Amino acid sequence: MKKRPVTSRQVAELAGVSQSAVSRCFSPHGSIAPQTREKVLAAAQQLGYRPNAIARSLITRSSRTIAVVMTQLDNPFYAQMLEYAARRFQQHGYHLLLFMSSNEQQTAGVMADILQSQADGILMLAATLSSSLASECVSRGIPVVLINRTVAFEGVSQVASDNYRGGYWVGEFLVSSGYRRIALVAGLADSSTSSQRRDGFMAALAAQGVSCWGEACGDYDFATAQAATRKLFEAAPYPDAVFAANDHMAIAVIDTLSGELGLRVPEDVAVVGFDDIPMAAWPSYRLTTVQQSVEPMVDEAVALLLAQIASGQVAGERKVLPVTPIVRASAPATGRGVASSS
Amino acid sequence: MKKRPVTSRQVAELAGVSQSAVSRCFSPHGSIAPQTREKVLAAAQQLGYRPNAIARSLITRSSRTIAVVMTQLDNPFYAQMLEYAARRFQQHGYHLLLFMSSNEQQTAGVMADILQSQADGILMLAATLSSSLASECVSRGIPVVLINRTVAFEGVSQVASDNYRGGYWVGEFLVSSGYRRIALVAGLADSSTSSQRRDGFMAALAAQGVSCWGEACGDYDFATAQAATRKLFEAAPYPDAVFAANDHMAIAVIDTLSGELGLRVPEDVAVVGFDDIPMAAWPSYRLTTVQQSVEPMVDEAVALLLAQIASGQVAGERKVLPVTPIVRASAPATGRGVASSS
DNA sequence: CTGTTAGCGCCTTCAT
DNA sequence: ATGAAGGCGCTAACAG
Repeated sequence: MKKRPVTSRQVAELAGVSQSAVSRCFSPHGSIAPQTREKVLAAAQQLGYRPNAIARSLITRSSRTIAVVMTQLDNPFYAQMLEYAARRFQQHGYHLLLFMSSNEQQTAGVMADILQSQADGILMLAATLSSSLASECVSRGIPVVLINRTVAFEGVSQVASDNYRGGYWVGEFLVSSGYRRIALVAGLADSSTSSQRRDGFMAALAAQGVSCWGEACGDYDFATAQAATRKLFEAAPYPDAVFAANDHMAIAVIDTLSGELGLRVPEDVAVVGFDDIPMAAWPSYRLTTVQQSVEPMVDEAVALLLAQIASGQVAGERKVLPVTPIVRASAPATGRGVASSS
Repeated sequence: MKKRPVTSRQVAELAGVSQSAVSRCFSPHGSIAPQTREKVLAAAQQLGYRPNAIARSLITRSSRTIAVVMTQLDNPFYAQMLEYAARRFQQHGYHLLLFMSSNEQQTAGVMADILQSQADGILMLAATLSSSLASECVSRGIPVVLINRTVAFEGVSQVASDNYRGGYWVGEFLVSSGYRRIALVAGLADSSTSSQRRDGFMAALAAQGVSCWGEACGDYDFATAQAATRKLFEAAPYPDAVFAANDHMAIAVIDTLSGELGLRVPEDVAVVGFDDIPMAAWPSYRLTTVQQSVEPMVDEAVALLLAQIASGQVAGERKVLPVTPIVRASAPATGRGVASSS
């Protein structure tokens, strides 16, 4: 049988003090005589007392909880973010309430739960938020930070990498390395990251007078990216380089190329990704990619959230973090030698 | 400024009913006239009312929250488990509070937070729990389920695969495939999974009169497993087969072998893992492994937790799920032909 | 420094 | 079916 937990009142009784003295013992700024404190702690210890955080939240109006909304945990990039965010928030005395949502519609349902949960803030990891939902959070004074997604609503904060510049670098790099039949495996159609990376990439190609050889959508999903690869390599002449909008898909591309289609990377096809997940550095892949750093992004998001919680003001700030190109073997700098085309 | 949320009392006032009528509207079994219901819902809608789950928890003594303790999210096997568990619990109206803990000492601190959080249950994913902490949870009537870890305390439930049999199969398979210099990269020294897999493996070798060629500890960690591999291949004669106690490490082994040491898998060295993470099937690895299925394990854990929560009784059940050998190219069935040694 | 007094927002008997 | 009243366990003024 579930027994009733020990309450501060019982501790007070045993210690021979008032209930509020007990409360003060467990509050950060409670002023209490060392002597009393001892008595109370002894009694608490003896009874196995633990303050009830729920009751505390009710009155302080702060659950010390952050709701995290995610769409995929199979992408190591976001698994990494979640782990790091959890540890960071733990250090600040906050805990994460995890919500998985597959699509924007599910997100609406999830948001209802979040609002009821009295989370002090909301962190969205690559999850799309409708502007109406965003505005509802803001009007309730709940700070929201999106990582790697944008929303058409002032008032929610956003942290992202410089995706455009990253995409631009990839396009420039591939062309200047001599590739001319360059294809793109895009991410989720409605994601800001994918469209920004794509825009930058296309701009770079255009600037050098090269047009995109082919494009398919991989939805940031492994299996979909495999299908996209098959489609791009359906008929000759094949692409000689592929830019996948993230590493997760780039690896799907490499595996499909080498495992199914009998093509070698980089000899037959160069592959470039985006993110620089740990796997990208592994000997099997040695993926050329654009690094966006997990920790600074999360640090930024944590700071934004905590600042807004502390001030009680929600403010929509946007942070764009620089990216770093990483050249590895999957798309070597020399390529096939810069063909003096044009 | 953070405005005060709308309360049921305000809704009641606007709807012209009592506060308890509003409450009943949002309770599953509240008996209320359809008419009144309409009025209340309209008022609630108009004000943007959301029931406060914290206040509800305080009185119902149920937070509809499950605390999850994890040690690593970089192992895709556990990332997968977390995602699936989150979705399952969401379906049942429960949410996950995530706690990361690196070691047993940190777990003690984390447990204090969990106890205060009033979580209705605790799910430990590959996290070690001391028996004193376990007993404290049980004595408070909080059900605990460990996945892939054991604890010397009756009363907490445990879900695991048949690790011994899995390890046994690996040993038997490698020997009967003709390998004779078989090495082991073990997992965390104090984990039940690692010792059970090791025991089964060793028993199989012994049963066939083969002794283990070498052993090193990889701690279920990628970098540590790489170091273990270097150590095992320090001096000739090299092992001709390696059993890594999970896939995460098996991949580290393969990458170290092929990327650093210039050895081919499986031509020079066969590698076998454990788990069957999605990556194991990828063309770059084609890992022979022992499959333990994420979903049945989580389903079992969810069922155990919910049943105990519903009944108010904590009970220590142990579930052992069968494993399935998966033979792929990293350790082919034929090996080098069964050498008729002995 | 300590105890007393009010609630936080909601659920739940208990009458009506 | 509905309303009134009494807490859930705790914090936060306030007096002393």
